[in-house]
Amino acid sequence: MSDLLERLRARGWRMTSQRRVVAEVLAGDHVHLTADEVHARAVAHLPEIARATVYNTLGELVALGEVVELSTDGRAKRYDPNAHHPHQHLVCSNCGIIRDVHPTGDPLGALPPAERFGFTVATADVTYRGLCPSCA
Amino acid sequence: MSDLLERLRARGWRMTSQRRVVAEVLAGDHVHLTADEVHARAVAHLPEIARATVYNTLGELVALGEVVELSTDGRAKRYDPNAHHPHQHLVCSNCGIIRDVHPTGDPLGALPPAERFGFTVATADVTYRGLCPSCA
DNA sequence: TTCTTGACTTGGACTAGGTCCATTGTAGGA
DNA sequence: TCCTACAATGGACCTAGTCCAAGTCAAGAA
Repeated sequence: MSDLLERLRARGWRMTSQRRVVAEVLAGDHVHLTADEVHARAVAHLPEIARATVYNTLGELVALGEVVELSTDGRAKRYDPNAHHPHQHLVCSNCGIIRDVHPTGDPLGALPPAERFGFTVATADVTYRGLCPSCA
Repeated sequence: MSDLLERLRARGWRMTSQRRVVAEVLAGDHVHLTADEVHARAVAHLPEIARATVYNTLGELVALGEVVELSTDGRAKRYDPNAHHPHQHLVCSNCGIIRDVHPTGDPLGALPPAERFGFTVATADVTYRGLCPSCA
């Protein structure tokens, strides 16, 4: 994660303790926290950090392409730090747990020109849904 | 759409003017209205219909599998009446317009067993994103 | 046709998730 | 060390959605 801090500094990001804590909370694989969860964990390290700061910082990380925003359930958005390794998501319809997955082939290729309606198609987000082993 | 009303009646749905209006508002292809938009259109036909009734009715239609719920942008959920013809969605990243599209192949097949983590995978929702002709 | 009843609707309060903004604080260059 | 532009704060505000007690009415029974 320190390479993330490096990249951010290199892009002229002003480094504050708040931003550092948010970036550190968002570390690891299969991490898909809501903004509120990020805030709760950040508070454990920096008690006075404000909710608005967490929202601002997450928004900036998304804009910089360092974090991917997910809305798998229509409720709180989730933030996925695994932005530099293209992947899709597998979600349990019952408990909501999320795994990063890697389908074969390029989902974009499955959309023929005639089905593009003149759009310039850039990405394809795939959400697989089913029951996880604990819920099955 | 009258066949929808028939199906609902056959399932023991009590037919009220409110439910009829909501079902009628949700007719046609490439229809992806928010609950608020459905309410606004329903009010034009039945001025006293309550917001809660629209939410209830949409929830029931989704539970019955007659309508599909989408959350393409993390904001308001959208309701797609085209539930009996499997399809995916193409969304403009700029203006948010949504088209129903039909990719080739089965997206579920692209997820190998080793990438399923023991899940019983049931569906794959694909959202293609890009710029529509007007926004490009 | 009228009666009955339980399912449906209403509207207003409430909640979750998120945004806005004026004020205060501070990182980092001179 | 000082300055200043950028960042953080916290509380008000907003949007989407849920809940619930009271009232209404569709449709089967008589």
